[in-house]
Amino acid sequence: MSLVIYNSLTRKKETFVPLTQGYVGLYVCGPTVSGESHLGHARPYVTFDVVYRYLTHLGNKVRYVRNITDAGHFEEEGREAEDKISKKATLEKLEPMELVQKYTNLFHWAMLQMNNVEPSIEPTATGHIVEQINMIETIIKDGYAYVVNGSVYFDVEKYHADFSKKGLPYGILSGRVLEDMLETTRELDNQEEKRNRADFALWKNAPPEHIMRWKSPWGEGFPGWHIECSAMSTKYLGDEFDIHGGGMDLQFPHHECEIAQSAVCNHKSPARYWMHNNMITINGRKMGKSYNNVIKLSELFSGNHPILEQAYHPMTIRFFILQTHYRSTLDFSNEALQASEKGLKRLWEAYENLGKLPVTNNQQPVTSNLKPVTELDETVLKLLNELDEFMNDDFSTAKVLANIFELVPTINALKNKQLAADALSNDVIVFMQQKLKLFIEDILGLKFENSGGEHLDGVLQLLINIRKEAKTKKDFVTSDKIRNELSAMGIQLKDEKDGSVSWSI
RNA sequence: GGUCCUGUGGCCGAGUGGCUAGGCAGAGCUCUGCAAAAGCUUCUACAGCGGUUCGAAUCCGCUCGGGACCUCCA
Repeated sequence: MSLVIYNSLTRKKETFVPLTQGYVGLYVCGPTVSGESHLGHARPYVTFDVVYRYLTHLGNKVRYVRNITDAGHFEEEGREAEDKISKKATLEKLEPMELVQKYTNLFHWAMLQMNNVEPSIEPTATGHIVEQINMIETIIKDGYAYVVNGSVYFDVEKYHADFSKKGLPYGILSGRVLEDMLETTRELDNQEEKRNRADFALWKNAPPEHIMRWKSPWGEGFPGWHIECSAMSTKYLGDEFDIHGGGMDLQFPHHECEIAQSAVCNHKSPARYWMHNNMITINGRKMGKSYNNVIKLSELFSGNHPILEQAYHPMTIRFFILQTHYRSTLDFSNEALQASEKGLKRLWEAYENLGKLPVTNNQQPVTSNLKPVTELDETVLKLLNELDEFMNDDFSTAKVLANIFELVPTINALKNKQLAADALSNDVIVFMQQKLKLFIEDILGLKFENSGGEHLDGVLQLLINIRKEAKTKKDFVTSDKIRNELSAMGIQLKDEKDGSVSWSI
């Protein structure tokens, strides 16, 4: 049973074989820190966090590189080219790097809230200007780029003509046909510098008002959109690496251009497996700046947005994302998120209950080769062993969660003694404890935070005891008062079967 | 216009041609001083029309609807 990944490059599921056994190079396109991250941004980072966690779990040493784009891109090709970051800096009267720092910090904060593991290397575009210039020089030297007025453009047509023969036509990733693209000549202004409509900028000459600028062989300017990823992935992962990930909207032109740049410089396609996550939509529409329908992560966590009916915990968002397959669109709505919130709560309670089931020998690691003794053993073992299969099948987190949910009734019934204690063998319970911890916490990265802490629990135990005394005296007025008023504060008391009382928020 | 994806029950979403995914919501029952929780049972599906097949949500075609990319975008 081996890991199978859907490769956007071949449009097929393929068995994953790393270039070097036991080592995996993973590059994921990071955020542009000219603004705050929104819900849509959460998706790739959660998706690839799970990819990273799972590859690591499989025993690989993974180098996970996720860049920070802190150098300017073009706002809009048709209009005056301007550096997004420097433009906003002028408006806010901030230093560009101050703005970059602010949004980088906010991004890191959001990633931490979502319990995403930090990447191994998080390189910045501004920190790799030299590497980018070097790469551009190579491309010019090889004849695949030309200089006009201090800007450098990639010659797509020439590249396509030469590299098609080598099996790397321009459009190999996105399925686009260059000839078609050249025909659809949409009128665009300020295109006169380019020889061809499909050409893209490697370096842009900086107009005098530009704050972010670097010296280059072609004058002062700043790097083009795509070159940073090529430069940084090459530097940290080599000419050829295993997996390149990002949002589907980056497939073209960003990733297509990366392939072309790297192919010229390194004589091969940079990544062997390309993975693209689908979009988060809102009312069926992609969430994005251009649509003016974004909900920032900080707003989601605080509930401070007109669309939001309430605040949503970062783990609810993570769970919400994992409940669907990463290649499907995911539609946001309050209803959907509230369903996730309740589902996650149910999962946590069962998970807690599982941890409390009385077992012996729970320190011993139990293998999946357990022999089922009872009928229930067989069902449970089947559900547990399928978890690996699902993850191996292109990271089907939705199915993993579905199976875990199928275990919930069994766990709860054992805890409430609705099932006989021996319905499930001790070893199977231990195995389930170990396996669910592995999948829920380590692989899916769901983190349970017990709010309140020791003090609150002490206070509640006091109230629970007072209520118990009242109940013994059949003073239900007092007992109900305690329960109802706690409930109004959001704390639920539950009378358990064995006479004990538990609480949850 | 070009390229591609998609249409599943009240909502969200898995689905490899035959065997009820799962979550949320609804109904009934059990437990309980009452409640909550939990357990058990249960109702709502595969956009439409054809075709292939012994058999299709799953493959093919057409129609209708939705979306993405082609411009910064996760």
